[in-house]
Amino acid sequence: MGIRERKERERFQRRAAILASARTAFIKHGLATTSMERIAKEAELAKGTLYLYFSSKDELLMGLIAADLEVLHERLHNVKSSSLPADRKLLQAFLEFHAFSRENQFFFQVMTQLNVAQIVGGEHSQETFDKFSQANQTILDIVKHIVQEGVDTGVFQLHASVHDVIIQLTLAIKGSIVIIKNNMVPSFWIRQEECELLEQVVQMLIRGISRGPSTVILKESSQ
Amino acid sequence: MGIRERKERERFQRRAAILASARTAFIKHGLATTSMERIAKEAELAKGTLYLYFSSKDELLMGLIAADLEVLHERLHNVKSSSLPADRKLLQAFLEFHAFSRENQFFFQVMTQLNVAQIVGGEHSQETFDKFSQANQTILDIVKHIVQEGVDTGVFQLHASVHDVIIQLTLAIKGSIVIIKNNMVPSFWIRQEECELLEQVVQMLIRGISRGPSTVILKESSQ
DNA sequence: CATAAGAACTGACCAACAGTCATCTTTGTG
DNA sequence: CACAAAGATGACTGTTGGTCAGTTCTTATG
Repeated sequence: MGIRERKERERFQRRAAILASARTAFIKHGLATTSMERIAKEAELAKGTLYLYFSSKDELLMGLIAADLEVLHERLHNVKSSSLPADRKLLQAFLEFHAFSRENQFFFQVMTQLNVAQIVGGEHSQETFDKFSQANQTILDIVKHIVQEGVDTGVFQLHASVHDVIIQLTLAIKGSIVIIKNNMVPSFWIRQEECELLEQVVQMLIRGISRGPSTVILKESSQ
Repeated sequence: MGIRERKERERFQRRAAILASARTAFIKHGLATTSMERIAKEAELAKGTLYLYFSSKDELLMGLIAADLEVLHERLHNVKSSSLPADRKLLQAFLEFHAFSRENQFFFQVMTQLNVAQIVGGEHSQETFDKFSQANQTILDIVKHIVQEGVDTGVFQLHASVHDVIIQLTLAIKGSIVIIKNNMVPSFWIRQEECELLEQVVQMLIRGISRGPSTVILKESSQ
């Protein structure tokens, strides 16, 4: 009989249900003020039960953003497959990244709570971390693909290896978003629309790897 | 008599002593695992006493990094006064920023714990926040000065107002450092030396605001 | 110097939280 | 049905940030 399979499926579903409840709880009460107890109540379970599915709060949080990452991955894949020139593609990819950060308010807040290195170290169910790691890698690969394309078509001219450059790009963008989303900077610094601000950061970076006096990006770029 | 003055001085000294003890405790036991109790013990005071000088742990942390910021400010001021061309100056300024981050390990870790907006909101002793805010502002002004100089001498060509651009620059660099210092990214992403990596991010950004095919920065830049 | 006013300090105490585990409940099997 | 295994529970533990009634030290005054 498929009892083993059914159990496995049920386990997976419950896991997903817990994540969904966690998300709901976070939206209701905010990230900082949502305890495991609250999440449990939202999921109509006891607190202890959560720990049968996640070895710690951190792992639960990571489970949340791992799921989000897969959504992002799909979106980026579409950008990659489009027929834009590489620099436009790259811009588009990072704008997608930013759009994603708007719809997943918690993603970048959770990120600040997580010490990735520490989670990798512990003997958590590898599953969660693998998924997270995998998603991260796939996304990076997409960026790499786009940059490589730009190099091949002569749009980009790099001053370091492709790998290094995409790490640098990703770091700068992710970092900017993290800072903004977590109010790590006096609010009066930020006079521009968040969206416009980030777009200009991306453009600055792209110009930094573009060959020649430049491309579409110098002109008005929105719309 | 100068009793009032002496009291005030003593109060200030004690405050400073607490901050020093906090720093020692953090270095001894790490940021995450240092409680107020520990700091108190290190300072040879009772926990309650700390709260006579800082309204919360957050404010104490902010006090720590506010002091650090003043050191940074001084260093940046030297760069500003140097006679380098603007792009080199800007590079130098951000490298100084990074060097600072190495010597003040906690600065960027503390930053992720602080919700600046929240601290501003509360009725904490305005003093701490003012100092923090002030230091931030001064630093920003230095960057502004350098960028403006670059514009005036034709080295830079901006695609937005000077104010917007310096915010963007600062955001990207600060963000990159925050991400690295807090392990917010799988460690195997980072293959480069941290220092080299950040330098290249900065260079990418600077190229992004530079006019023409470019300057010193394209060549080997260290040393 | 004696003493009162009050500033500075203390540590037992509280509430909130992540995480544990002995116990109970449900499910599958022979 | 009996009984074992898996699943779920919530009272409990240990730790933390923060409070506050009470103690000790400092200063002003008669």
